[in-house]
Amino acid sequence: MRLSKAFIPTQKEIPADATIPSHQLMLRAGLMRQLTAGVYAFLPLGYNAMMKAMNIVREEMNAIGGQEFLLPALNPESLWVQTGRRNVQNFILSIKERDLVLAPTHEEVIGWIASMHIQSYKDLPQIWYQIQTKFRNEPRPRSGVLRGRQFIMKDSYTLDASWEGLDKGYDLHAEAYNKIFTRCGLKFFVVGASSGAMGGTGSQEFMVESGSGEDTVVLCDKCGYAANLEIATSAISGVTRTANSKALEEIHTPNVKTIDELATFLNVDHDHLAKSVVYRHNGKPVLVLMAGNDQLNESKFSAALGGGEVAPMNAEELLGLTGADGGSIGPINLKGFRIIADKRLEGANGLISGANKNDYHIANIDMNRDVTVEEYFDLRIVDTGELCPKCSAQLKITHAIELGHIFKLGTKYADALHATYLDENGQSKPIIMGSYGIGIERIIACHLEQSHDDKGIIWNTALAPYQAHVIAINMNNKDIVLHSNQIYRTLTESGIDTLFDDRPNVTAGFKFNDADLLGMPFQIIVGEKGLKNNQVEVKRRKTGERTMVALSEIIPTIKKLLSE
RNA sequence: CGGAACGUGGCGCAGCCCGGUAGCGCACUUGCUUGGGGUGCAAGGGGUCGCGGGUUCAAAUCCCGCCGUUCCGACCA
Repeated sequence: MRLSKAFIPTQKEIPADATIPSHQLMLRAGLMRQLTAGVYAFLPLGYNAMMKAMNIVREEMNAIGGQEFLLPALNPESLWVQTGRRNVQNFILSIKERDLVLAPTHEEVIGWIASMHIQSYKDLPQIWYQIQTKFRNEPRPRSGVLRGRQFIMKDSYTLDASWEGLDKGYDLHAEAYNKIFTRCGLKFFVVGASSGAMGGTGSQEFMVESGSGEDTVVLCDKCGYAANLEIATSAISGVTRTANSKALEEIHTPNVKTIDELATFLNVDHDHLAKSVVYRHNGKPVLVLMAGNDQLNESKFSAALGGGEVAPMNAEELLGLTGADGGSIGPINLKGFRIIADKRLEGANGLISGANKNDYHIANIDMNRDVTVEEYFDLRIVDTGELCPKCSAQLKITHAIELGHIFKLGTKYADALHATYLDENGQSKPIIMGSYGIGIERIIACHLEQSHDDKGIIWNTALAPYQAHVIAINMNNKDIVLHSNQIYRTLTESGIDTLFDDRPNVTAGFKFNDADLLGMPFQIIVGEKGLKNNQVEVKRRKTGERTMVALSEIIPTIKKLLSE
C-alpha cells in the first residue's frame, strides 16, 4: 500500500480521552476512531491487524475440528427469557422497535440449533464456533477497546454426550488457546477462574499481566499456582483452639465500630475477633462470620450459597432485624439468620463478637458450643504477603487483562432449551456443553500494551498489518523514486505485505516518525547515501538496529529476518 | 448507579474567575523553500463556543436544566 493513497490518519497529539498506551496508540496510529462510548470504528490499518488475529484464531480452531458458523446478532427476546438470562443485570442491549435483543454471546442460538438437529449420540461430539460482533450493556465502558459495548469475540461451543467428552473438548481448547496466544506473541498465563453466573463445573482464564487490567490474580512464581482472586486461596492457618472454653461474658465497648478499633480497645489479637458480615441471599438474611479483619470474597460467598442473588444488607434493615448497628452484630442470640462461617473459624473458641446490642460485645465464644453454624466455607479474600496453598512460597497479587475464558458449562443451557439427544439405550439426555471465548480487540490491545515505546507501536510479525515499510527519503530525487518503487514492487510480488511511504513533499524526519509510530517490524530506508553504494538501510523497529543491505539482497534479507 | 472533571475549527489547548471584536500550536489549502529524525517563510480556508432555557442593552463567560465524554468506585455472567 502506498501511503500517498492510503487512509491512515496518524496524529502527533495524544487524544485527551485515551489514558492507557494501547488506546492512545490505536488512535494515534490511525487504527480506529471512537464513535461513542465503548463503540469503535476500525479503520483499514486497525481492521487489517484484527484480521491477522482472527485468522490465527480461525486456523487453530479449525485445527481442533472446529466448524465456523455465522450467527445472528439479532435474537428474539423470548430465547433469552427461556434461559433466564433476559434480565441479568448489565447484560443485554435491546432494540426498541421489536421484541429483539442484540446477542451478548451465543449459547442460546447454539442451543437452539442443537435442539433442532442433534438427535443422537452418533451426532456428537461437535465443536462449533463463530467470530463475530457481540453487544453488551456495559454500565461503564473504559480503557479503549478493553471494555466496550460492542466488540468482536471468537466464541466456540462444544457439544458432547458425556462428561469425559466435555473434558476432552475443554482440553483441546486449552491447548488451542495456548497456541493462539503464543502465535500472537503475547506474554500470558492461565489462571483458575470462577464460573460465576454462567454456571458450570470448571473454568480457566487466559490472562495478560497489566496495570490496566480489571481482574486481580494471585500468582506463585515458585510452583506456578495461579488463580483469579475470585477463587484464590492461601496457606493461612485456622484460629487456634484453647483447651478450656470459658463462660460467655458481655463486655462494654463504647463507640467501637470496626475490628481494628475493637482489637485496640481490648488489646487482643485480630484472630480472636469474629467479624460479622450481613447479607441477603435471595432476600433472606445471612450472617457470615469471618476471622479478624479477613475480607469476605463475594464470589466465593455466592458460590458457597449455590448462586442466586447476593447483596449486602443496608444499615436500616440491619437495625430493624437485630436492634443493633453494623459494628455490634454477632452470632449469639441472633434470630432469623442463616449463619455460615469462614473455615478459619472452624472449631475455634475464645472469640469475641458483637452482642447485637450497640456498644457491647460478647467474649469467650466457642464456635462448637455457642454458634449454630450451617456450614464452614473458604470465604476470605487472599491478601498480599500470604503464602501459596500448594508450595508455601510468597504469593504475588497483580492485575491482568482477560484475553480468553474457557468454561465447562454442563447441561444448564441444554436443559433450558431442550437440546437433547438419544443415547445408546434410547434414553433422552441433555447435551453437555462447553463455552470458550476470546476477545479479538483485546489481543490487539494487549499486544500494544506489551510492545511499544515512546515513539509508537512495535508490531510483531504475526499481528503487524504490514511486514515492511519502505521509506523514500526524498521524492525529488529520481534515483530514490526509481529504486524505492522497484523495491516496493518486488517486495509485494514476493508476498511480503509492504507499506510504501511515497508521499511527495513530506520530509524525511516526518516519514521516520510516522514509520516509528505505525511500527511495522522492518523499515527499508531508501536514501541518497546508501544508493551511492547500491545499498539501502534496513531498520528493525524493535531494536532500532540498522544494517546496510545491497539492493540485490533486499528480498532474501527481509525474508530471512521475517522467518526469525 | 454513587463521587469527580471536562465539553471552544479535524487534534491538543487558552479565553470563563472579573460579561463587550473568538485566540494559540498542530493539521489543512496555495506559492516559494528545505530534503537522513515532525524544514523555513508568506498568504489563506475552516468554529451554531455540546443542547435548551433564564438573567442582561449585551453571554463562550453568570444562573438553571438536559445531553455527551472521561476518570475513581460499584458492576463485569
